[in-house]
Amino acid sequence: MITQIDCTPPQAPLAESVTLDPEGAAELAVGFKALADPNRITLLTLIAAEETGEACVCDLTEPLGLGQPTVSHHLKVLVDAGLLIREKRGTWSYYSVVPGALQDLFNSMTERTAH
Amino acid sequence: MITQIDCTPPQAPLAESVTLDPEGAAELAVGFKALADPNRITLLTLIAAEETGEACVCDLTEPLGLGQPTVSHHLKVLVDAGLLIREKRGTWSYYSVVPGALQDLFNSMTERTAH
DNA sequence: CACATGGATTGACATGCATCGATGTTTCTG
DNA sequence: CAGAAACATCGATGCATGTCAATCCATGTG
Repeated sequence: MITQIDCTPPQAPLAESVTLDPEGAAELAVGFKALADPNRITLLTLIAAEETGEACVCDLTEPLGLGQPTVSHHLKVLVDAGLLIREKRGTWSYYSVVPGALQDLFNSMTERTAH
Repeated sequence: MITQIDCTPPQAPLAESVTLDPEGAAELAVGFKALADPNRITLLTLIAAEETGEACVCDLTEPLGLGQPTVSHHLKVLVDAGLLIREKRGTWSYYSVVPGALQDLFNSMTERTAH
């Protein structure tokens, strides 16, 4: 078995191409689209406020005033965006915030608009 | 003339209320909704990349491959979100990035998720 | 004044999305 | 094994949104 980890990007991106990069823009838009909903923002703050750092769906439906399927849907959007991770233990699904995900997203955007 | 500047908030918000604040969450969502589109992200980067710091609509339609009304619409969304300002000089409308707007948005979100 | 140009607005259309009720799936318990 | 509980998924529905063509408005120019 050969374990090969390539840490160097295959090609250094040109600084010019940052301003007009459809792929990168689309990728950023996916992240911001996940944040473009008041209930999902509240979900992130609720989970982050937990002492254990995680919360199950049943803890989140009541403070949001939404049905369980809707909350489950929003959580899936946040997971797909890489902002949350889901860990299933027994009957419950525990959601927790991915440590640097938000900062990475914000930094990528700030990089593009700086200069 | 009496110039009165009140720097103290009328009421110190409770730290608890940050986790479940529908108004604040909605306000943040408006900002992120403006960023939840690849073309609007590209618009921000294009304007930020201008040496003069501003650009008119006619400069932006071609690199985006969109019609003038569509670009005008996206720019309005960004202006309404407080991320851009419009200054009309003669026949042209010049758009420029509001200096600290992005950082303020990101900081407000980071504040809420940093328990 | 007549015309051209840059841009905003309107209306129409298609797509996307938030929400809910109903149902399926998994896991625990008696 | 039967039932309950927690959660995910599906289908439907109503509303929001991205896009364009057409039009209107403002400004500069002959």
